[in-house]
Amino acid sequence: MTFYKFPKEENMNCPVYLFASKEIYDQIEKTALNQLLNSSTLPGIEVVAGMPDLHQGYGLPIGGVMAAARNGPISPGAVGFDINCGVRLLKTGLKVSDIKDKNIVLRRLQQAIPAGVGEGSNLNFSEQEFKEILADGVKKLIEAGYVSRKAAANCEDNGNFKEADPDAVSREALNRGIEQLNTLGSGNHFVELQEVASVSDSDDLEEGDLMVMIHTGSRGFGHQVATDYIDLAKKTKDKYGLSFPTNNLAFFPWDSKEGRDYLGAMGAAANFAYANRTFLTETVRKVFNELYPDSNIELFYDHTHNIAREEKHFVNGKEMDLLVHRKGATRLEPGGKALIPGSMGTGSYIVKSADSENTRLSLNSTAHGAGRKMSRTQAKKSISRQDHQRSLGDVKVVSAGKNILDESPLAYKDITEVISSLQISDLAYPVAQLKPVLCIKG
DNA sequence: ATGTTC
Repeated sequence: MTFYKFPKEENMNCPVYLFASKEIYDQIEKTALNQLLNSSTLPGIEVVAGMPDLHQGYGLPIGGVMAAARNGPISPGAVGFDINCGVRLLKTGLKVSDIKDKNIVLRRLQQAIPAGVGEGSNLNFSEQEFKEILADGVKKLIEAGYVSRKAAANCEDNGNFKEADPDAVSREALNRGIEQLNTLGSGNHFVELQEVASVSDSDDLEEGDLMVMIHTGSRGFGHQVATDYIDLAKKTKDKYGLSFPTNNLAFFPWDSKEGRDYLGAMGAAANFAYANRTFLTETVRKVFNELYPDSNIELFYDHTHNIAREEKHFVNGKEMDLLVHRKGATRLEPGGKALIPGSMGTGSYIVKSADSENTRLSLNSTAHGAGRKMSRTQAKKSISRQDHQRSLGDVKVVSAGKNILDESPLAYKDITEVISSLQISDLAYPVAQLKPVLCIKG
């Protein structure tokens, strides 16, 4: 078994664990590791862990888990800008062999899904209704008749983050968000058709099944919430007599008014993202129903990888109430399953949790994807269009963005090495592998 | 990630 432990030193509040193979560890930038170690110096932090897809982020690295004791820090920067960025997998009721013309599916999906930076929605909501969606997420979509009751099942939090408080959200965030439900966004966000390539231990999936994976989050809405509260945290620093190791890890006391407000606004963004992925599912359903009347779109699973939430865990034998920040890390309870998307053109995985000392040390967390190997700037500079095309193989990709070299598979770590890292560090193991068929990038 | 240097 391989994992790395960085013992608690005097400026740290806890040891830091990094769950990675040596091959993966050697690819992790020093800056990302330093960010992870740095997060353990915040007062009141009890647990810090890194996943094998660790890379540099804002404050807390992507792939980072940071948990605070009661009235310890709640840090908007540690959750990040894309609150409740997450991934969902849909069953289609079809086999890949049922798809006669991939280009038609690709074109119809591309027409139906608003994608790209600043792209607006084709749906309209009154402000009252939008705020109800922020308060109750998918529950509201069901009550309003937009989706069936089944939309909440297999969705983390049942698509309804309980602590959401739309009144803690700024006017600016409301204005940006109200036009962005049912949109994909940009960057690493995608809708991908996938084939179940192999199944070892996953009920109700068979080789050859056609699946749809959706990766997106809370768009400009979550971004604005994050911006607002990072600014507020810098301003309220003196009020609570705090000092930050870096401004990017600015935080509130969890039990302060501002801390509770952030959790409420973050929850509203979480519900926005659950609703966004749910609406996109309906858009995908519509396209499939038109092209393939026999199709039957069902939610297989949906979960977030950017969020903070209250959880109970044992730390050094003592049960504690913790505020667990996960950025680019997925909660995975023993016995549960998680989706781990690769980069475009490579495979994705469904993993099952191990039940081990390390799953406990990680606070039941797992990787969220392949993780970048290089920065976006570096990718655009060093990856040639030719090498990028070659790396895609025969996967059809269309993109809203002009230059997607920063999203090339070549810019990401090898997903198979990330998965094997999870295995050898005893966090999780793969139960199914999914291969891309075609991909709509944001 | 992001009305991508508000």
